[in-house]
Amino acid sequence: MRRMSRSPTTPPTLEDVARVAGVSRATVSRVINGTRNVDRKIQEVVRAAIDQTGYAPNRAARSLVTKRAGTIALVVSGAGEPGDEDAFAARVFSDPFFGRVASGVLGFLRTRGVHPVLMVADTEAAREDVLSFLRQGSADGALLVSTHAEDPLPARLVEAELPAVLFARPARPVPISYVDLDHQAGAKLAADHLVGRGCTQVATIAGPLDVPASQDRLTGFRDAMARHGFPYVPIAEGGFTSGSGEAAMERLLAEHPGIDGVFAANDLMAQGALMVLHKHRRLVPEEVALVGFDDSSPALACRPRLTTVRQPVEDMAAGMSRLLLDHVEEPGLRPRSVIFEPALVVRDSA
Amino acid sequence: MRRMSRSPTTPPTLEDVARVAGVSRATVSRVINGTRNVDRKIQEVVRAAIDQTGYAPNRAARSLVTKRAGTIALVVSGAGEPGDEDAFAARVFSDPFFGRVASGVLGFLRTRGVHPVLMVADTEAAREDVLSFLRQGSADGALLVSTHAEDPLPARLVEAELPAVLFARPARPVPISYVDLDHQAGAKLAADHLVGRGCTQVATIAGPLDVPASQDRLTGFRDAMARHGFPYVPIAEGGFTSGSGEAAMERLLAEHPGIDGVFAANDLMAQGALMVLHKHRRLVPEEVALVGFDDSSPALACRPRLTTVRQPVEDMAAGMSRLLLDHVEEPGLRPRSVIFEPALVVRDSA
DNA sequence: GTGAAAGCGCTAACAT
DNA sequence: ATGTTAGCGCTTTCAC
Repeated sequence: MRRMSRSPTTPPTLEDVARVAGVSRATVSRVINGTRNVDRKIQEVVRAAIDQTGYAPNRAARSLVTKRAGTIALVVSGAGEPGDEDAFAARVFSDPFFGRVASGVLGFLRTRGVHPVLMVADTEAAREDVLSFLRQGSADGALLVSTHAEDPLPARLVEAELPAVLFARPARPVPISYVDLDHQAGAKLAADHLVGRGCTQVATIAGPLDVPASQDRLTGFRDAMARHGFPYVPIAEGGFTSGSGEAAMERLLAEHPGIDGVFAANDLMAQGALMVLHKHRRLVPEEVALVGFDDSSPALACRPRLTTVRQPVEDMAAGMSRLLLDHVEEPGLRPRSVIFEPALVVRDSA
Repeated sequence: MRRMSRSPTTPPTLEDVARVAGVSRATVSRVINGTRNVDRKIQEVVRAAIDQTGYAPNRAARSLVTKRAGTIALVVSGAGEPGDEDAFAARVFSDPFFGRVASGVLGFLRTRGVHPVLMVADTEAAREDVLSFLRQGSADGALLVSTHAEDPLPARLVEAELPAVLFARPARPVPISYVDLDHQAGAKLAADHLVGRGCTQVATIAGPLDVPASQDRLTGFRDAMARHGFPYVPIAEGGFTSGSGEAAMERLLAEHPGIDGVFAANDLMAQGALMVLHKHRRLVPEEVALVGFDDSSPALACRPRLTTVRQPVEDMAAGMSRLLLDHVEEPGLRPRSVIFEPALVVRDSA
């Protein structure tokens, strides 16, 4: 009987391939997984049979026995605004920073045949979903990019003994692996540059102060300025968005009209600040020098292009992924952290 | 013997729950899946047992029998630049447009307990990976956002009879479902608005002309302008990036210094155009009116804020997801298309 | 309404 | 070097 290539047929299984090749299932399994030695001749026969049948191993069946899903969860967690369930996702996915994280994660994972499942944990229900997704074995571990300090997810992950790695040091101490940047060093780079070009009235637009990264950038900046002989640095707090950067810059200008240098804790806020500066007819960098943080796409889209502190987000994301796969392979592994170094990228705004 | 709650233990299975509850596996399965009638009393006992054991159903085992993965692939396909494997991912993930797609997809999928696996198909190997991921049953179908015209993936998906839905009409006809926007209507909105405010020398910055959406926006714009009595519309082609928008605006200004209105085929290019206009000291909207397309985040971040044609990307992404789940549930379903309507959002740039 | 039992497709001992 | 076989944890007839 001729087998039609048109479908309603069930897909071929190992059994089918074995029959066609005239060997046992085990042998076929071996050539597919490259485990053990299999005779050259036989390997060829099996491969031919695989091509002929169009066989593709069933993942569920494989996972069932190997206890590996071959996927990990890429979780963005934060506080969803009650009422508008999707606002959080919308905001985070439109942030170029997250795009870089995703890109770095994918770039590394694709070399290991692992795939990321995108999840948003902005409500208690969503957090439960993440946890159960992992407990079900749907993913072998979680990569967590947390956007707010009180996030309970890291602790829950640890408690459930699920492999997980964070993008940044958690706000409250939790025995969990993470990658991070030396934010203080980055802020120092900005301070040195601003002072180096002669600024004497320098202010800063800080990120949300409940986030450790914001804290560190602020502390690092203040310390460095103090060492340069400037004990007082005016600050305005923003929320890492362009709009909040605008508002912060307005406040700064109103209270300290003589400002000649600004360090914004990320590029998005710097972008906002730039527009306000322009509106007030302050020439950048001639009258006010501006340094951003991150070196994300807005830094290049701005005019003048932003001088900024580069955060190697893609590398960090790749490192985070590698760390996670280590934890997946070796469940006992102790928490580990990897800190990356920032670099100053001098462009036109300072 | 006391069972320690500390782990190296294997996770509880249906069997364990059944034993604790004093019923059969089948019954536990029934209360979990809400299938069939199960006695009230027994339901309670079972639920208690589930809580007590901390049971979570194993997805691989379930998938093996239901033949459903409970995940779908969200694939971004395009041409990767040879040499820099990750550049494509970096570019697409930093595009706010993609963020909106992801957000819309997630928003819908979370209501159905389905999770998206993020994939990039920028090389032949990556395309094969997508195909085999689906054939393996790792995902039940694919959502495809294609960024270039010659993408072979849609046809391959159809050929393999894998459930798939595209974000936009494919460049060459393929019997596949998709959602799309009425781009021509959107372009007409822009033309009408520009003419309505008195512009008489209007040009357009088009998207890459091998992409159907770009073609449609251009055609729609020209047609509408022609109907308003303007048979000739200067055009400059861009690549949907801010930088390409700048370059296009420069060319337009050089060749047609008298321009008083511009329609950019997306907001990113409009943003670039705005900076060039500003550099050339052309007041927007007083001297040159500018209309963008998409209504994505740059539209609000610009100064002046962009008047633009809104594309309901999140709704479209949700619609695409719904369509896919339909196809997954009913394999025989014929290809279907859903076209969304654009709307003009008037802000400050025109 | 509930239980018993037969697989789903695969890998990994264990035999040979 | 290859084959045999016993499950992995679940859903789903089929009896009762």
